[in-house]
Amino acid sequence: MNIYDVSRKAGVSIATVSRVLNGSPNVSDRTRNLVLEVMDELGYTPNVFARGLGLGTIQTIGIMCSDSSDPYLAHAIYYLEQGLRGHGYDSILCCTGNSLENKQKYFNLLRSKKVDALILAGSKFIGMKPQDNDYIIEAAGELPVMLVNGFLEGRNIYCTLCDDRSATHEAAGRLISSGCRNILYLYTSQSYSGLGKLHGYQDALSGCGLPVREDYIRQCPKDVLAARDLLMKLHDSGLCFDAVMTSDDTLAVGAVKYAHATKRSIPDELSIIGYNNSSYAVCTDPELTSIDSKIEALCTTTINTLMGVFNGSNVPSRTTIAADLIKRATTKF
Amino acid sequence: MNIYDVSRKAGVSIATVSRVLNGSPNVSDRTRNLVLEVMDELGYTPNVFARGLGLGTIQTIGIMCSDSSDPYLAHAIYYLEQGLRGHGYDSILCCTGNSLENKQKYFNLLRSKKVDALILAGSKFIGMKPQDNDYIIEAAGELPVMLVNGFLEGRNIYCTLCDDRSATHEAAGRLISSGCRNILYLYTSQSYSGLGKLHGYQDALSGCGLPVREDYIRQCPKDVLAARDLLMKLHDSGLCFDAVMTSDDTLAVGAVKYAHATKRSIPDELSIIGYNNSSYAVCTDPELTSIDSKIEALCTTTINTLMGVFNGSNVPSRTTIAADLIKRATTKF
DNA sequence: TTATGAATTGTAAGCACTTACAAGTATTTT
DNA sequence: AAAATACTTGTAAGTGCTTACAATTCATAA
Repeated sequence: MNIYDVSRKAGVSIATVSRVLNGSPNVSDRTRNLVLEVMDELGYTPNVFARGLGLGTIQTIGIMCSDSSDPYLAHAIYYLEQGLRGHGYDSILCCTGNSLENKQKYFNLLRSKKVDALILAGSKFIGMKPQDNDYIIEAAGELPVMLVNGFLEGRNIYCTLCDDRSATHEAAGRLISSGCRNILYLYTSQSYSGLGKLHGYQDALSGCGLPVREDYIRQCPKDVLAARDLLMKLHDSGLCFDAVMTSDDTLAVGAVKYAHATKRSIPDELSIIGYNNSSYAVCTDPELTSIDSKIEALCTTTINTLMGVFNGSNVPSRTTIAADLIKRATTKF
Repeated sequence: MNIYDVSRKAGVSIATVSRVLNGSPNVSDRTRNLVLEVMDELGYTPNVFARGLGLGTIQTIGIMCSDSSDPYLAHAIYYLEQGLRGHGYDSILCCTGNSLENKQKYFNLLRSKKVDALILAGSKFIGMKPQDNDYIIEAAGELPVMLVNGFLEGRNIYCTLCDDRSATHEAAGRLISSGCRNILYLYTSQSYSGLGKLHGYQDALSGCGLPVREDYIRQCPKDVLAARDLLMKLHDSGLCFDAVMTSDDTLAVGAVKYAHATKRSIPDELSIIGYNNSSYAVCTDPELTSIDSKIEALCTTTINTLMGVFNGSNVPSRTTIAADLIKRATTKF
């Protein structure tokens, strides 16, 4: 079943069939309808490969992420996939882990599949060492590269970012206003967005004349129990803190567990603020105050920008979206 | 840059280049190496579309799931994607929601992309009404269909299942042995695996001579707060229960919150068992006893079976994997 | 050395589509 | 009614690869 079958049955040439397939205006309504009918009757579907060969590309976008099972990225993938499909694009997903080698390998793979653009989801995608990002710059030489919650400057690179820095700035400010003086900051990784969050926290402290102490800023694996244990250790070591801010809800859940274990009351003795406003936020008692990083908005904006790029609109290479502070019960405000 | 460039530079015919591309044995080592070198020098990557046109297919598998942001499915997708890639296959992901219309539409889309097989992830994929599954039977007429944690009989349909029934049977039995007599069962949906879980629970009760009471079996949206609220309502209505089993950890977290809200102690006054042993399980205090449904094993088995189908091995159309009861702190045993 | 078969390589015909260009038809203008 | 123009349609040449079959080369046995 191919284009010839349709053309034969409709009594037209394959060129005409191809034209209606591609929505060309150079077909009379009569023939168009005729061909459409025949296609329907025959249940004809054009062969993607032949189409791709002829057109040099097919409507698909490559999505790369470090780990699709991470809740944050899982949501991103969901919104991206749905959004792209809404615009008539398919997506190919590649999970790279954090290995640079994989990233390059999968980039080549996607390139060989002639994807029309690359979407890199998650701040983990941008390495801290500039040379780790060379492959992205290189990729951008061939096709548009969209970063979801990551930042990198370069031609043909478009970033959609959450204003993490303002968000943690505001959140920390609220903690301070509500009486907290020793705010611990826990983060999972040194990504671009991770740094932004940290800076916001630091901004707030120095803005209020509080000292920014290195031992109040701690890295921790993205794991509930690891966070709890780290806090227990800090507690035992005599460090005083009356609030914990985290770069991820996972760590904040660990903080709640720490408070339970040490019988510190939340929020009276310990305030806690998470990040991402994920489904973890309502799992704890009391429920987590958390910063909503607007993943859905990030994804839809990314896709809109991409569509803009495709049809030659003048789109900004960088869009920032404001985060929301979702107040629940682990803070006094 | 195409196969002609390579053939010209290597001084061989395009057929020879194609042969080394496809690992044909009918090439002398000398020429093979020569061609390989030239390819490398030129940075040549074969055109997927031309390849697909010639071969009629390309190494890709269609994955369908209802919602890739669901943690359980997100993990499934991760393991499937990684596993397939390990066997040299790409995947195309389609999230269908629960609309039958979407399922059919996306099936057609995947078919038009000439995928080599279809993997349907999640028990939600199998409708309770037989006619809702017709499209799967139809799909299986054209290509192998793999069900991950779903069951449907039919030619060319292969199921990998978790033995949910035995798992809940054992778990409920443990609860009974530990003194529970009024075990509530909360489930999210009436899927095949959902029914299996429920039956295991019922098996255990009747096996121990306990009555199976309809009002102890409740459906609840997959949502922490909805579960908590349902339990509060049941509590207020005077229903007595000393244990809660759920078809998903989400609901079990809600049960923990219910216990906190009503100051019932866990596990002394209330035992709780979740399902899936997800990351939620360690979020609560105390941590959830949960049934591990072995999603990774399910996925790798699915892929191994599929590879078996591809190379004509005699593979079972149904594989069952035993679940694990992970004991934590919400049960007395 | 020559015949024989095996191993290697090349030629050319697909695969199913797109599209530039040519050709044909309908419509408008003069 | 003829000429000019616009609209439709068809022809045929790509697009880059695979592979059956033919041709060539090579190694082995007679």
